[in-house]
Amino acid sequence: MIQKLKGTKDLLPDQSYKWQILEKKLNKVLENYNFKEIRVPVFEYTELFQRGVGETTDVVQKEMYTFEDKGGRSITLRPEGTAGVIRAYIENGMSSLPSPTKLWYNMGMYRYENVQKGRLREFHQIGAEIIGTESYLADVEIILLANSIFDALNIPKIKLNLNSIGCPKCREKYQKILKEFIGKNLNNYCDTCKSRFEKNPMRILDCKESKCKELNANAPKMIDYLCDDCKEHFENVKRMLREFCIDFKIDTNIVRGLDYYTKTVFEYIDENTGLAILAGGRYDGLVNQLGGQSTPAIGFATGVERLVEVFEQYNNLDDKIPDLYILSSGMEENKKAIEISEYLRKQNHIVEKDLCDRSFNAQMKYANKVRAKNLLVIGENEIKTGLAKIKNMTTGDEKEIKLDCSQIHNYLMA
RNA sequence: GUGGAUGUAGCGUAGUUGGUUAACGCGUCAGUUUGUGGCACUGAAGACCGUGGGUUCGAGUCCCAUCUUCCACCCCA
Repeated sequence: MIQKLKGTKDLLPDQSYKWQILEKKLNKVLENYNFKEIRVPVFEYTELFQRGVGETTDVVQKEMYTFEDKGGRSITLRPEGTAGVIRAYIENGMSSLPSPTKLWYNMGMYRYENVQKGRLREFHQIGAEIIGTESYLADVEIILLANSIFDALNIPKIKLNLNSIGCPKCREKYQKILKEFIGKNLNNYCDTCKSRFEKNPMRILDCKESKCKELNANAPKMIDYLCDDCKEHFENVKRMLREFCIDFKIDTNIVRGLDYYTKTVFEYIDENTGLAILAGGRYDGLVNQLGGQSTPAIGFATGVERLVEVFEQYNNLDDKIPDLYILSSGMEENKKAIEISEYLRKQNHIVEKDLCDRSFNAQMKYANKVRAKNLLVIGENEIKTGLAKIKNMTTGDEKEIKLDCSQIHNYLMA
């Protein structure tokens, strides 16, 4: 027996139908906001993620599925969606499309990390990106879109946390001030924090060590050091969200683990699990970073596995069941069964029939197990007379009906 | 990468201080029932006891390693 790899999952029929319901609803919302789907390769040059996601991030440093292909290229399975989407945007000259360009995707992601609650090595993200506008209106739109998704899924208890991490300019200033603050007590911080001091001091604010937390309590906050431009942008976002009664909380601890983020960042947290279900932010520098013309953008991604779990908590999700099972035995009878089932399927009915040449009784039992709503029996007599009985499997009521495709269709519609 | 728990048919479990052909329930298939399902009854298939070593006359049971699953740290969706 060859088992599946760690952190992967088989999605079986008793679960996959839930995904289909969710995906349908999301597709509809995305369509209403006029986002268009994009699909990009599972693997890319490793360099794309190193440059896009950021050399110092955990995702790049220790979580990527990276290997050399037979042509000696270093390739990596995408750990997130945005880098590939932006690569495609640049490579295909999509900047000449009407701007802003609004894209969505639903793709598998791959991260080599240890498995635990809400975390897999292969997982799926549905994401949305607005490329080509720096206006706060895009930030508002992307948050409204996220909210609409939770509305469409009937998920009430979800918290929006918001922050601004500024642009490279104000961040540089802030980091100087932050380093001064931390530097005073650097010896008292934990070892990982010490190692982060030079490379990425903002991450020190994220540390969970209690002594570091204490030291950080009075640390200067990024949000207080935004430049005028970033500040105004953030104020506008907040003001417009309030206008539309969108609940949010400012969480100055949101830093985000991917380097490309700028200005607005946000996370939607599920209250029950404490997990981030949907998260994103602005990334005004990424297009340029990846070799395109400087183009501002913003987006989010939601983890489908996590989202489905919350979705089914608030909704009764039932799989589809057959409208009709056609029971038959004998060559002529089977032929009739095929004829009728093919017709009805083209009329959009879910129809099952015998595929095993099973006994009458076995077919009955099967029809019952697959929870067919109706049962049509075709035997010798029915072929002779052209009349058959159709039975409602829930009530047990039987009705005589002509062995005629359109008559049966009408019966099922009624 | 670190730490803890786990692993017996598809699923859920039993398996006594190591002792012959590993048991049960659900599910699957067939039959009782070529003309009406759910219920009931009968029967069948299905497990080299996660994998590989070791101890022993003998291992599902003890030891080691490894993998899986679950959880925590880190980080993230």
